[in-house]
Amino acid sequence: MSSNIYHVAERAGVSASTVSRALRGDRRIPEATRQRVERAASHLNYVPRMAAQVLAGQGYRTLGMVLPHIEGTYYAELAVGFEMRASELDLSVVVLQANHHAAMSGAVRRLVGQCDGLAFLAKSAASDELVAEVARTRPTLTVARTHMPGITSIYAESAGPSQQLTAHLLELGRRRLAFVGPVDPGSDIEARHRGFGRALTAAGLAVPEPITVPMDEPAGRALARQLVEEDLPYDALVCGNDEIAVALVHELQELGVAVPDDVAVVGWDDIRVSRYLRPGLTTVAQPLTELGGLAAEHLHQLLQGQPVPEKTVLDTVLVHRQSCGCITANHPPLQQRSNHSKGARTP
Amino acid sequence: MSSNIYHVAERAGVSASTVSRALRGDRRIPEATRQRVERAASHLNYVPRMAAQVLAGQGYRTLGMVLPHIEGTYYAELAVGFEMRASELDLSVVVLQANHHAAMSGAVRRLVGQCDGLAFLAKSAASDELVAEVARTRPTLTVARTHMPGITSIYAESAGPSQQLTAHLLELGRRRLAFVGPVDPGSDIEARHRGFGRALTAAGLAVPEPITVPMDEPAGRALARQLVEEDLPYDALVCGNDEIAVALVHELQELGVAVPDDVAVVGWDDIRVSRYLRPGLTTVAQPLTELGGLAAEHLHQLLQGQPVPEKTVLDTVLVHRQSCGCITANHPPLQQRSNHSKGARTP
DNA sequence: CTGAAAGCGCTTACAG
DNA sequence: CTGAAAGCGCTTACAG
Repeated sequence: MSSNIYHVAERAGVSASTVSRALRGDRRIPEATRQRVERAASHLNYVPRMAAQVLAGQGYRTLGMVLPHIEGTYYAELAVGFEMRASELDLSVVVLQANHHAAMSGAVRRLVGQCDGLAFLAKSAASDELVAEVARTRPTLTVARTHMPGITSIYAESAGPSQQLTAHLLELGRRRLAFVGPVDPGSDIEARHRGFGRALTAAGLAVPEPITVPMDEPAGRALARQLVEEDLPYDALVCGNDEIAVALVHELQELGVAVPDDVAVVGWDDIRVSRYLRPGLTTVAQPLTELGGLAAEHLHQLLQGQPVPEKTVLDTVLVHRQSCGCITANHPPLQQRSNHSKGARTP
Repeated sequence: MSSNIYHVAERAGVSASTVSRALRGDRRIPEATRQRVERAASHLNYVPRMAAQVLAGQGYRTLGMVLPHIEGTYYAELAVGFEMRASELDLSVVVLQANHHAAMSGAVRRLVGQCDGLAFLAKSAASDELVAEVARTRPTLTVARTHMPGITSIYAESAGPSQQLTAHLLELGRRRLAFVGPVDPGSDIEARHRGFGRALTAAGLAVPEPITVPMDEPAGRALARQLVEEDLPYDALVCGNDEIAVALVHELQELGVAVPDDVAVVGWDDIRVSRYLRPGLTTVAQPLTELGGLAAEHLHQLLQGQPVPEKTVLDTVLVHRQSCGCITANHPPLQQRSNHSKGARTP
């Protein structure tokens, strides 16, 4: 097997205590001794076993991150932000993808035994009950997930920007609007639908039933075909995310429908495809990296026994491109940021 | 503090040994006892500390995954495949994003002390020396990274498909070709450039200097502007990845250049944008999820002491869309798969 | 079927 | 400045 602290101690001619102190940068160890120990350690390829350190009272210095089966950039960006900040704080990250997971609670429990604190990112297979159970054992928070009373959460606003975006479409003269996405109670999508409804109500219009389809590419293409068959009963579609919005636009175009002239389409998330689509997709950008980073940060604080706000709500940014009809129609965009996102430089 | 095995033992009226056995499913424990123990455990919210289990000889049952700062879907897909397979094999995954990391070797060393085996995905900040050092301590392999003698590696072929793709452009009548990407020695990109060169040589053409720019969106847009200024000296561009290819195409179009008529562009990776671009980007799809999954699988085998092949090379798939000029020009695609990818259903 | 005891590899008061 | 020793929370031969 590989070497342990006693091997290093022997080779350096000191005790294990001294090796431990030297390697952890204890100021009491003189430079010469420290160097001797370090040479011995490196010669033996010695790496302290984290398990032993943990057991000796160091804590795992590790954060758990539970997220849905990652696909597309959305979860990846959250995860990136989380890991980067954790890494800066000298914390490791254990990941667990929680969908497709028959034995969810077993897997999460295992994760709990392996870290000091956990973040549940977005709506994953982990149920509210499971999250609550974990929260009883360890510092726990949710990110981009519905707030649960008593559990720290971090997310971006949904209802407000959605209302704003819908009002924007109304201002542009659209009247037959529909919301696309599964409006599950307590979800982000429900909040976006709520904003959508508020805008319509404020304009004196009835709120139609949402088109509840899964928010992915196949569903988007299928919906496009269905709408064309039905002779395009809407002049604006507010989608729950960009993934379905881009598929919808692309397929509508294949079928000869003009976007935004025949129908405007807007999404949510500002995924990368959205700015390559023609017309560019008008959408709402969430500060995903920041959400992830903040999660790591707050967990770190909780680990130190410092308090954090129970709810942290970040702002989103409306990204105006052409699919809402606003730029072609020569309406002023609601905000300055048009067609810019993370280094994009479309003129 | 949270409860430990002795608390559970006390509450269930048995010894710690029995608790341990019951919870691990030891067949010698009668059902009634097992249930009593389980009730006590769940009542106390007991979760075994992994650190203690590891120290008692169980191994970490955890894999380390080192990857470059994830961005876009490429690394995400590798990571997803890895985590999913690991999870199926009942292994946890600790992630470390290795770029941007001043203290690379420290971070990796820490990771080593925290898992049983490691995978280095793609070219990350971890140097070959660091990988070799780790390999001396733990089962280690590289994925989508240049093969290092003596170290298990898994990757998809590069030179062959690149040569094929380049030959395809030549067959379509293109004569002024260029390769776009940083041709670092030992990298995948170098291999792709090699295939590019072979095709040209086989056609009796000279191999031009590669256009060595970073393979990202800003570089792609900048290159487009530069090429237009130079009056478009090429009629086909073979790009090192899709990220720069899509930016290049999009920006060229903004500047009034027709793709593929004025210039054909092909990429590598089949990222999601590629099939939404108009014209769709002809590219090479790597089996990323499979690469990641195989990595977890092989690591698992190595952990069990079973041998795995030192090199595993997976096939890629040429994805023919319109940016190469092949479909518009009514040439038969090299392979059947055209415009299909992971559930895409463009007619 | 079950328990007492040793041992995994560290860290850290404690004593010098 | 340094070492001997206890202890962290488990698992598992060993003995019954």
